[in-house]
Amino acid sequence: MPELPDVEHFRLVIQATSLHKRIASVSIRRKEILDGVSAPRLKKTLQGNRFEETGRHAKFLFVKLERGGWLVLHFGMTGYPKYYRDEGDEPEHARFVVDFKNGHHLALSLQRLLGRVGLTEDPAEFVEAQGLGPDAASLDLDAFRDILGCARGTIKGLFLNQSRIGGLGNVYGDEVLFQAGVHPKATPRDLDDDVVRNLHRALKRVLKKAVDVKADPEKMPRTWLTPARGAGNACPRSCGPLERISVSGRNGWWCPRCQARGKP
DNA sequence: AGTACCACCTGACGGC
DNA sequence: TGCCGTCAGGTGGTAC
Repeated sequence: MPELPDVEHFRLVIQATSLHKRIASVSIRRKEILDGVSAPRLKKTLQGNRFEETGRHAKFLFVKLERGGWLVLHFGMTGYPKYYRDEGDEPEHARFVVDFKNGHHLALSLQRLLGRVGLTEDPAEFVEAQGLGPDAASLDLDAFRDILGCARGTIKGLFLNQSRIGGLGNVYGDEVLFQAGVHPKATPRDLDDDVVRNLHRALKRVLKKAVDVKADPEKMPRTWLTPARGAGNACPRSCGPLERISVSGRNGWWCPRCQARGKP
């Protein structure tokens, strides 16, 4: 699930539970998830250390270490962190577990092993090296307009491209397009400025609200597309059935009646 | 530069 | 019940 709102929620969870506690030990269950760091080096770096603060850019979560540097977490398609006290509460598919001296634990659950754990000296440096675009949640209208103005291809493809805008994925990309009434295959540079403004407003509104409800589809407004995704479901505006559409290699959901703006 | 397609993994689900 | 194909909200590489 993890797109920007999910990762922001995870950040707040870690912020609220895992800071300023001495790390006793670290368990790395599957080394495939390590990105650019060996298991011994990661363990050595974390043991005896403490988490001091959190940060996020797009779908990457950063946790600052007391002795310098940052832990980098990426959640892939199925990942989430869990903080717990009793060993029995360890999540299924825990691939990376931090044991604090107070006896509590922070685990990274990754069912499909598509997430990543690494280290960086500096998040800004990491973002640069990774080639990530600006964070979608802090993109102002002018920057958004510039990005759309020089983009080729489809608007949905642009939303999915992390090097242009960071943080949107398949679900929230669809949601923003739905709320702005824009066709997934619209050509960004051809959109009228009032449509671009609508898209930008929808982007900000969707991300803020999704973070507010902890990215839980059941708590999202009934007028949203996200809780209605799926075969046989109707458009939340009651205008007909939702349809599938493949853009940039991803299967999305949309309403052909509501999303006519920029239709190619 | 974009896009299509495959790959990486595991698990859930529907059809037969 | 069991097997099998398909699909899943992530990214990355390759070929075009």
